[in-house]
Amino acid sequence: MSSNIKDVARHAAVSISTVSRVMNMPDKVAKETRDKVLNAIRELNYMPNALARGLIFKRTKSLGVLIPDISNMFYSEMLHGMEAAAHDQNYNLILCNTDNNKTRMMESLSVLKEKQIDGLIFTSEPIYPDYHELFLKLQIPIVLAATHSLEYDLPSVKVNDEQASYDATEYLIKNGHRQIGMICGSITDQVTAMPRLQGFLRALKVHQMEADMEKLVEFGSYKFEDGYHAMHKLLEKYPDITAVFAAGDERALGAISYLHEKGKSVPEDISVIGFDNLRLSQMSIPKLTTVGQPLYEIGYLAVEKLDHLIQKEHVPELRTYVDHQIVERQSVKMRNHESV
Amino acid sequence: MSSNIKDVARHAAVSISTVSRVMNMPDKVAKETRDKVLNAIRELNYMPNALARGLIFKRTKSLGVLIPDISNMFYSEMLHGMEAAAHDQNYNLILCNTDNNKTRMMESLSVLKEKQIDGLIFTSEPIYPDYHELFLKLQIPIVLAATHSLEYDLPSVKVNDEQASYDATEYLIKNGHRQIGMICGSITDQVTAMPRLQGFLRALKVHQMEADMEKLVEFGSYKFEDGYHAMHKLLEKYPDITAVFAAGDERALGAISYLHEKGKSVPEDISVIGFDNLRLSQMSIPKLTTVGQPLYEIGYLAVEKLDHLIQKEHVPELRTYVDHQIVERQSVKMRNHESV
DNA sequence: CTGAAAGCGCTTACAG
DNA sequence: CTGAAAGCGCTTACAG
Repeated sequence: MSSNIKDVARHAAVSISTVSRVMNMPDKVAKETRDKVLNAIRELNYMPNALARGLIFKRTKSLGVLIPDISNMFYSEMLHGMEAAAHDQNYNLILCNTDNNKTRMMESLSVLKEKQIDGLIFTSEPIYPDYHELFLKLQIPIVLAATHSLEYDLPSVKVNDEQASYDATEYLIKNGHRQIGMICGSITDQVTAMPRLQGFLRALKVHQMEADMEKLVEFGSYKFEDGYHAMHKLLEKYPDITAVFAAGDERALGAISYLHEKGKSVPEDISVIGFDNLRLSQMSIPKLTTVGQPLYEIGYLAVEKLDHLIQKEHVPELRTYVDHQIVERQSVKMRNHESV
Repeated sequence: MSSNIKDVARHAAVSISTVSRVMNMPDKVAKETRDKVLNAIRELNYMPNALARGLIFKRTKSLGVLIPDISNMFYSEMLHGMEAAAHDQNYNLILCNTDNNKTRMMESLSVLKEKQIDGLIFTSEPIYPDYHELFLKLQIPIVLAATHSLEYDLPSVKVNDEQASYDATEYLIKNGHRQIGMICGSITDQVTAMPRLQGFLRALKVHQMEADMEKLVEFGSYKFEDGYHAMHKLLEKYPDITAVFAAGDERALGAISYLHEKGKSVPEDISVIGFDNLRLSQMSIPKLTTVGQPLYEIGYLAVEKLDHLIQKEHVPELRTYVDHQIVERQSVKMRNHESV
């Protein structure tokens, strides 16, 4: 059905070497011959088989992307950036959803290796020892996006979560808040939740405030419902709270939703600051003040870095930390200091 | 660096044919030989090269996916379903963001073809004649997801937009609303916006209500801001409106946001119903009543259908229409009939 | 049950 | 400037 290089050669009455040459080094072919071949290519709708080329070049111009949950806006925005960079560098992305399932992640990685991807983007999740072992075994260039590893020397691109968290908390403090709670990810998450918790606590200490984790912090997963329930518990154990730092926009919206149901107005009664600056943080009522991390850019940079690693076999900067910023919207209220 | 079939053969002291056989038809190999080979494979960390196999089998177990905007929740949710089905059927997904750009879409399709994908999922967007021409030329099995084509015989999976829209509108009517406006996609969009508009108008007529498009409908893109502005204009030309059907959840949130700013309460003053049932429709205040389409399922079914098409070279049902449903939440208020 | 050979669709030294 | 040959890493008739 699809024509191959032999068909073209026959049609143009030349050898397949010549056809190959007009595709790869056209100036080494006489103009007349070249035109003959070009015509044959056009008439037969010939397209070279990338598998055959990949076999020879040992390069497929395909990158693997491992993502826990594509339908999560956090990842889809990063993925968007990755795709843009991939397109700019002439790569394609092979996408695997891992569902946060170790087995599935390791299986996916194996088939990606068999498919001869040039490199891999690995997102979130910590790098477990068996992951690292597999990485070594597979010998694939890897860049981590929105995660990093302190144990292993793996290139990565992410935000400084501890500092971002510190800044979010300090922002609340500078707005006059003295009773601040936090809704945090699972404490077992060393990559994201832990540093955010530390940044929160550090800001409290620096400003000479009570930093009692038991009282001030609720833990839970990143979803809306988790934020909702965490807010419930937080309010129970700390009723005179004036602000909460929800380390994740979806959690923040869940918290706002709970407060709304309880007749507490945001930000009049209680202020809320989120984390991520997902698109949905602009769509809520009130619009969510949040610490923004450049997800698209993280994805874009990760692929650029991977490309560099593939081409030069090293990377200019192992761990890249991109800037975050406080995105001021409407969910945090400035309190009078007297009222403290 | 990575070992190949020759290395394994050497290591196990057999021919490469035998190695190949233990991978493809193990029972045709003597147990003793098989174990020798299996051991060699393990010791060398051998993984077969899928390019070489693909070249022979003329099958890559890779599918192309063309998506206008991955960071749009609408697509990322469908993509999630596609990935799940792909995983279940042992495919990988090669993802291309087209940015709604015809050139980019056609270029992407060409490289996917060169990479020998077994099939393609094409989402949204109408099928222009040049698209169809390219499809024919490329000879790739194709399934349309969340779009369809009436002009061409292409397999598709989507919701019945006209009926869904009719149902949404009738739902408002049954809740006592008589002054209903609509926020609709661009009228040039024959695939989605047009049928939704028709469903809206049909419901009004069936219920003997005024169906004046000029007065009742505002057009715009799908984003939050577009919904916001459309609501503004709609309210200006139709101030005594009691309900609006926003054909898209993001639009609906934009509309709610505008109403909120103008001091109109939803649903007390004005009711809003959306379309899609994206995850964010559960996160707003008030939670959005909407007509749900099963995005994950559409993605899943599209890939299943594509697999069927690839294997049997036909499809049991050309155009599949999946069920929609009204998801009742808090943004629509029941009005007394006296007040009409 | 096992191996040598041809072939999948290309590219690239090597001759000429 | 052009072609024949070898080779990328596999699979599968074909012999034996």
